[in-house]
Amino acid sequence: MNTLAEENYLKAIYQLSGENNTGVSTNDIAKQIKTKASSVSDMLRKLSNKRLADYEKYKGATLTKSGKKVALKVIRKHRLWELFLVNKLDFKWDEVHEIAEQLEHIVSPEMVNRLDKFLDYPKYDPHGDPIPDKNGNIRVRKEVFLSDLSKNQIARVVGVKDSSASFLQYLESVKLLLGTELVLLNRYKFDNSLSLKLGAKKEITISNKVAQNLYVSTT
Amino acid sequence: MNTLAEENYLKAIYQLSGENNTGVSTNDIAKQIKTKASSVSDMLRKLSNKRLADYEKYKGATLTKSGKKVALKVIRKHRLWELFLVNKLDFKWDEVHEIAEQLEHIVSPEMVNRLDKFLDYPKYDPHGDPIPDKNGNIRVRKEVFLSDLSKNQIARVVGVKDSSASFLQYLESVKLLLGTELVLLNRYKFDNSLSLKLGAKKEITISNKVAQNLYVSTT
DNA sequence: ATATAAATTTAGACATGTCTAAAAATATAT
DNA sequence: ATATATTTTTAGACATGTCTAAATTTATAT
Ligand SMILES: [Mn+2]
Ligand SMILES: [Mn+2]
Ligand SMILES: [Mn+2]
Ligand SMILES: [Mn+2]
Repeated sequence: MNTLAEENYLKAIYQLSGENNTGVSTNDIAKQIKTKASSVSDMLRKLSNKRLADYEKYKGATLTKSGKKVALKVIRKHRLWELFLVNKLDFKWDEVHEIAEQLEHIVSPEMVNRLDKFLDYPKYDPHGDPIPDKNGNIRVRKEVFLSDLSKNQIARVVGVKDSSASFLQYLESVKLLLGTELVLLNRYKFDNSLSLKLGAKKEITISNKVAQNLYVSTT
Repeated sequence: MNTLAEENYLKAIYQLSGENNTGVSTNDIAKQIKTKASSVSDMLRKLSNKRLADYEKYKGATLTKSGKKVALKVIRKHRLWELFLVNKLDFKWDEVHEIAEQLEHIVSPEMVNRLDKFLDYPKYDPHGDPIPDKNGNIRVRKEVFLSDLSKNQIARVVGVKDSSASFLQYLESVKLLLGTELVLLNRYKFDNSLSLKLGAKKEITISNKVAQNLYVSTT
């Protein structure tokens, strides 16, 4: 079995390297986990010894097959629990991450699958992130950002890149939520801010930073 | 905040000393937690320093007010989660303890209260144990055991003392479940085994050890 | 190519919690 | 009252994971 710390490192590596499994640096992991680079070096040696990561000194790390499997299990649990908290316990989407950070380490494969069933085999978590299935298969989202749209293009918000509480609360307040249909009305050269039409009539202007953190699907 | 280990020790002390808060010995705690007496000594010193337990060397320990509060919070979570697992995820009552042993350490007072609401403010867990309310109030059960009944007395099963999987599975197989109405037909002098009538017609014989581990209410 | 900067690793310390073996205190028996 | 057994504590080791400071390697700039 893996310790809580190991699971957190594996998850961080997966989140930094994605499905293509590109190498990630010690420093990037340290930032992601909010720890020191020296701690990361120590842990990478351990993960390498346990064949959960491939690691050579000074050359970054990638997950092995079994490391990726562990990471995806943790992510599956995290996202299922977040959805449980939102759908069943009526939490808001900006309130669940820290709790899920704890729940993701509960060990009981049977419970996870029953939770999955209880939630009706959901495909996405409250932030639009795909939930890996019990075999660790995950739908990769083509990463189209709102900032990538061209003028007059129509799109629908399908996910957030930054899922910090402050960003989620901002989205809440301007009603730029998952599922929202929008049209890119204009892009202002000066600061790359964007004006949008939301739904039938609402018009808002958002910063480029906001647009860079929203995944959209262009149907 | 308290560590997972601290919470487990506080819970153990509470479970050994009960509501009257009698002193508990190092050895008893060690047995309860399945650890060594030397580890218990270490931890009792720590709990004492944190004012969670009163402890003098060689004289056993009791919980302080704040230690008891922590213990009851952990127990509340344990029992709510067990009920969730049984009522919502369709686990059987003999399958949930180990999972709840992990879930009881998740920190989020808001989540606990929402879980409580989601389960409709239940009073008892799947084993008949009372669930402390959000203020830490717990209904103490008068401890009447099936083995205490006299001949022809009528009673209803309301709880189990031993809630090991093997005992629960035995009860399942003889249909001696929570809520079962019964009459004590006979007590055999030889080994103190008991014959019972369950419900309208079923008759079974149980050992005294079984009877000593079943709480009943005599209405 | 060499100097400087940035990233990474190592060394050593610390915190938490566990264990075994030995010492000390308490309980029990004659 | 004294010997013996039991319980409890202490001492020292180990495992995990974190940190700071120093050393080393790699990247960047001139
Ligand atoms: Mn999250
Ligand atoms: Mn985590
Ligand atoms: Mn239990
Ligand atoms: Mn526990």
